[in-house]
Amino acid sequence: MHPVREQNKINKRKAIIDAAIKLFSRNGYEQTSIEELAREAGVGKGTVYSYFQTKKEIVHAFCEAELDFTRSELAAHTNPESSLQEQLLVIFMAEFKHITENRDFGRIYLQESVFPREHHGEADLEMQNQYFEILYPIYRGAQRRGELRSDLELLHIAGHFWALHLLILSCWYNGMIPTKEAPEAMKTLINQAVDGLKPPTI
Amino acid sequence: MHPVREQNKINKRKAIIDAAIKLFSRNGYEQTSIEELAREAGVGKGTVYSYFQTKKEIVHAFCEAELDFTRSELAAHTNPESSLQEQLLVIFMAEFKHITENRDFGRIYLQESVFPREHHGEADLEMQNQYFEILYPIYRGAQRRGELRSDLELLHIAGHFWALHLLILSCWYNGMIPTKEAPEAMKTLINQAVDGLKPPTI
DNA sequence: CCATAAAATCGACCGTGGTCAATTTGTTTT
DNA sequence: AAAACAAATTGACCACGGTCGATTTTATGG
Repeated sequence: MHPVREQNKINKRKAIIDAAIKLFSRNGYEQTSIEELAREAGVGKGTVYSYFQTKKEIVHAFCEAELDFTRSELAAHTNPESSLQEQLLVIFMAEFKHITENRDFGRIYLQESVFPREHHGEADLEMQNQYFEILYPIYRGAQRRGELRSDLELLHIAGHFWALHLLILSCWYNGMIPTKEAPEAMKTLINQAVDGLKPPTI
Repeated sequence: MHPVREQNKINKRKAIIDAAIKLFSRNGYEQTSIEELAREAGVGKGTVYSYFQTKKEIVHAFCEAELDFTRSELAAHTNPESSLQEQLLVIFMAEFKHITENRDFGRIYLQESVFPREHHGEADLEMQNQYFEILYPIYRGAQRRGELRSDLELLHIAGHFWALHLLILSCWYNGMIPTKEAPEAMKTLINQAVDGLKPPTI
């Protein structure tokens, strides 16, 4: 094998991401140049671009990692006996908090992952699925308890709730929902989705 | 008044947008420089930036105009007696077609309007509301016919369906839904939202 | 241990998005 | 009509994102 190289690559990649977090956090995304970033990471400018295709991709990389981590962390630790609404609220609001506390990072991450320039490889699709699958146990549990219909595909259920989560984020970015009202809004939307928009059949 | 100036401003703005449509369509967004664009529009580079803050904003401007037009056009001409599902499908799919036929424009427009850098002024919020309000008559009609609950706020209903529309677009941009399957997917989601995700109460 | 190939690194370089002080054009005042 | 003012226009200029060929570092084979 090529153990030295492999290790170097991993270290450098981490060094770049660490430098990015540090500088982007301190001075902002736009205000930090790649040269500055490279210097902080102790590599040349060109090297940065051999690890990441674009400046945005750097943000994307560590946001994805961090969100993936907290999400699976939460999904695993959420009380599986509480109601679907509660469980989803915990997870989506944690994610909401993460994103909104770093407005710039969050924006770039969302822009790139929701409406990407190109769906790069199969790796990206894999990522998306994995993203959804973390929540599957929660939905399955809700189906078992009779909170959700069992005749629906998990993918469609997951998509539906994820869409509502996106909506909240979009409203926040557009200044239509202040931070503290987000949980209430999310709750309303979840209930709407669960209960249905048509009048109850008596 | 200042009639000459006013008129000049309107003309120049239009000239810039026309040049943008022409060049962006022919050569692509990234491949067209502002200098080129300015030359085509018959103005100086700096002038472009006195009409638009950024390059993206030019795309945003004509996308918004075009989408607004087709949307209100459709909303007005849709058969108000057909089912909610049909009416929404016509409108959302027209919008979907517009966006997906111009992948680049659509992407930039969506990125900027769904997750904007800053919610600029009140004008922007006004725009958003107007955007929703075009669909209000359709939702009110559905409420009257008993297809939608009347105890829900129109804003929440509109948001809910708009979220699903966004989801379809995101899936398309991520290569998860090919163009021809979009209507079917949208239909499924609309029905899910209307019927509700919980099991029917017997 | 040296020779050779392959991979990784680098920073000078390029094109472009965006800025700004100087200039032109249009409007108002005397 | 001329002077004084304000708004609009301009292109030289700057900083930065991204590229690429030259250079260094690591792995392999004899």
